[in-house]
Amino acid sequence: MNKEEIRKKLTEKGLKVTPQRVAIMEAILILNNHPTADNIIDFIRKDNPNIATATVYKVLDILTENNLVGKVKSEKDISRYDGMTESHHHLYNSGSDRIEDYRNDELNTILEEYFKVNDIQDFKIEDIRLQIIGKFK
Amino acid sequence: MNKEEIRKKLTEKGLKVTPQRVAIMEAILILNNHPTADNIIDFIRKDNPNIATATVYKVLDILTENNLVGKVKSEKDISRYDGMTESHHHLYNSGSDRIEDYRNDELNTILEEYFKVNDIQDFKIEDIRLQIIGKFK
DNA sequence: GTATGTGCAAACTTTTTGCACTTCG
DNA sequence: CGAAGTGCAAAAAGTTTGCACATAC
Repeated sequence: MNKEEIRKKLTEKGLKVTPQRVAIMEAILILNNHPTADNIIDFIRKDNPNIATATVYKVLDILTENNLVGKVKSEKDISRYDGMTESHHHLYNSGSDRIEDYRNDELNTILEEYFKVNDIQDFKIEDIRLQIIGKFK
Repeated sequence: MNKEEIRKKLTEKGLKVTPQRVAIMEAILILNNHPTADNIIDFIRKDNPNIATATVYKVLDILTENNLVGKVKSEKDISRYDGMTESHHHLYNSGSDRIEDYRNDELNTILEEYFKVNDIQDFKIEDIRLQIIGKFK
């Protein structure tokens, strides 16, 4: 995804296209290992030292609200962001901060079929996310 | 689980039994809707106004390390604690802070069987937690 | 031109740290 | 008695707020 596509995505959502927003979306895609707000700020400030911390947080809120970026909880209660916006799962490396995306459509189908037959009482499922904890070899 | 059992659990783990630790474990069990550290502090201070914030955090760390309580991330990056220490899943109410435990052994077996056959490359699974997002009816 | 977005500094919330004092075993 | 735990106050870390100024459309 390049700058042009980012601009298009923002426009599609009715959001104004600002250099800050574009830079933030770009940063998340480039730093694609679930950067924290701080990682994003550091990255952007290399080229654009004037961007304000508050701006980054405000933009990240707007982008997540509009589903242009995703948000993951790390083990340490720091928000981390994700350029992949379709529903997907995560592999957490136990004992480090590493988080990887994990997509598996076959598994999604199994879960979907399972819950289609086995409703959770009084609960309407919107999304299922697996946190798979373990160790990378 | 009563005070006596709590004391026993602490001793089993080689931890000293202090009134603060007992009170914190008790609080989590009584306030059993995934209380935050703050909820726990408020609750305990009703009877014991002298407990220090830092103590509660330190104790919670020790208890989670020793697997005597669990830790869940809320939607808002606040740690919430859980008296159920066996592996289980969570139902998140989208648009509110409500989190419920969800246990389903049949589903666990399905997942276990699935991953037994379909290894994740270069990753050794230790635990799988579902975050099921949706709406309570 | 006007609604919306940005920068700045200050505040807020949650959690951590360091250290003297206290307690458990 | 000694190692481990607690209380306190201060600070860190992450995030939010309010408002004047700037920008997108």
